[in-house]
Amino acid sequence: METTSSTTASSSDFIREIVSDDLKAGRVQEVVTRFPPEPNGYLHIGHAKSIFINFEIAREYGGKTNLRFDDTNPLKEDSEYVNAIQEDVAWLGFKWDGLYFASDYFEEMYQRAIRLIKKGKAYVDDLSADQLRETRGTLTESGQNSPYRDRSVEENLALFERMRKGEFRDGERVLRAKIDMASPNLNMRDPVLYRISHAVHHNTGDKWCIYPMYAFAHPLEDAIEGVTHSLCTLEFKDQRPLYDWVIQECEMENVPHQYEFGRLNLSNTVMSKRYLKRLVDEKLVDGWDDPRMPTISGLRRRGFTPEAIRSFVSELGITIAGGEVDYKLLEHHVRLDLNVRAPRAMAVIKPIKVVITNYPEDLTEMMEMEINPEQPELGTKKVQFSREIYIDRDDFMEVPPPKYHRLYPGNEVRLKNAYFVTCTDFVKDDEGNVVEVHCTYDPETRSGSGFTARKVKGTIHWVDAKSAIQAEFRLYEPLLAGDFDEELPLEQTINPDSIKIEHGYIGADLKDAKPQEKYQFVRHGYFNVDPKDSTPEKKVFNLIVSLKSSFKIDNPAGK
RNA sequence: UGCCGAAUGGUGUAAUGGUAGCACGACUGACUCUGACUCAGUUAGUCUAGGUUCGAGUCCUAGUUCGGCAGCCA
Repeated sequence: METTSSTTASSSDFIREIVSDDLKAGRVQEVVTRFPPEPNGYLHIGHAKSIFINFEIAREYGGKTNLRFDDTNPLKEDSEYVNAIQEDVAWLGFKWDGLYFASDYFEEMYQRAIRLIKKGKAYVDDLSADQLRETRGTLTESGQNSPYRDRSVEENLALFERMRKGEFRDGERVLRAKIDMASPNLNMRDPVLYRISHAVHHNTGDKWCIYPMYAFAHPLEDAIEGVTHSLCTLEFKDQRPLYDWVIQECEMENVPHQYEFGRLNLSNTVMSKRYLKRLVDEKLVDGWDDPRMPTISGLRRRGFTPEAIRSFVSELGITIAGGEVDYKLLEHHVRLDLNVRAPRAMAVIKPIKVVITNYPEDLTEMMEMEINPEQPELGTKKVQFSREIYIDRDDFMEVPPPKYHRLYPGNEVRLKNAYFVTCTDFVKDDEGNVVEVHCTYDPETRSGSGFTARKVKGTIHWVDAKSAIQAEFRLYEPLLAGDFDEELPLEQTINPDSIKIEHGYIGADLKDAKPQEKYQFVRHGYFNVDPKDSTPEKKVFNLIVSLKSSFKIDNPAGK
């Protein structure tokens, strides 16, 4: 959305200032950014912020953005994820200039590593992973040099080549940078550059058995692609000196610079890929795109729009201070978008039958309903009305609380787009549940007739019983049960009420509703036709977000 | 407690030495054939202590609190 973007562009932040200065000073001719996901899981709402920042900033300054898969760890990666990630980025509305894989640069990276060895800046280490950890030192003590640190260049070269040829088992040797074991920055204590892993890579197959580590690979990837501003999240801050070291010592032609911003934390939401993957693997959710998941695919299936997600992350701004954004802000942006776009419809989620006793038994009428009051030019549609209808259980009470404007014995309400009805009676079953409500209607009050002699406090929605279509409604609450505790057994971390399924009715006007179509069910909320489970015969609607309500039934006027 | 970083209403974010503003939330009220939307209003903030300055959220010093870093993960 152009308007959204240009509005946001006016507000500056430290990254836009840097980019703008670099351009002005001629340090870069064209800004090039990248979004570098590892294909080891699905993208989530947190990634949306990163995607937005990288693509949007480049766009604002007339630059380019690459989508690059940071696939340097074959053990965790899979082409299922590379496909899903592309779909999600595209769905969010971003077009990448280049589509790259870190694995395409393996040979170049290998050559750069050799250059490092020849300069005496890297060495092959025989220490085991445990020994390496033990000699790294701690936060307060410096580490010790490896006994293999001073091998000759020739020996290192030979050993590194043998690593590549597969002469060693996993973990037997690593290539390390020779920097400073006493550095207060742990990342500079001779970090591992290459490890041995006899694993099949989704892209390179079994061509390689040594794989570069992130700290070595990432700066090289950026430099190779001509990235100018490498924007990442704060947890990489401590890697920056190493990033610059790699660029310099590998003598890269292009010199990219890394800048870090605070990642998105959403209240009541866990975004760790590890946790999300466990939920998927242990089948506690219906896949990565379960509508309760904070994944892009989950949000899509739930019914969120890319526009809403973009305007949400855009409003967040780019800062270094980290905080936690209220989920309500995301909901606000969804409502804002859907209010304008979603056609209105009437649906009854928890039905109770209403008989209009003085309405002719053989009569049906077609009532007019506005498609969307925010877009009057869309006009109206016809909805059927007759003697028996369904209304929602919440709209009738035998004993109304204060300020209750809906149906109760003796009260008159408006049936939206139809008539005024007055409750005359109701029927209970053996257990005391109200199963049927009786009303009378006033023919003079027909919607659109201009009747003004009487006013009524409440308007309720309904669905004609004769023509109603059964439908399933999936009502969602936060996935997480209370405060997240990683120690807890997985099942206990999720809210048992995170999904509630209700069987109710939609009107015949929705009989052709298609997957991913979004509707506002009047007085309920916004719903999406589920793309997986909805069928032409049995429609399934996902609650995207409910409408706001200033009526609190639990907290009546007295306070 | 070694290094790095951050602290502005309940939440997010602006103010680049000169009137602390915006958005969300919450609460009032108006409007309403959606208790929605919209509109009007209320609420509430510069972590602490010193210092520099005519003037400090902003600069300096010290402290406090919070976050990140000890994968052959990214």
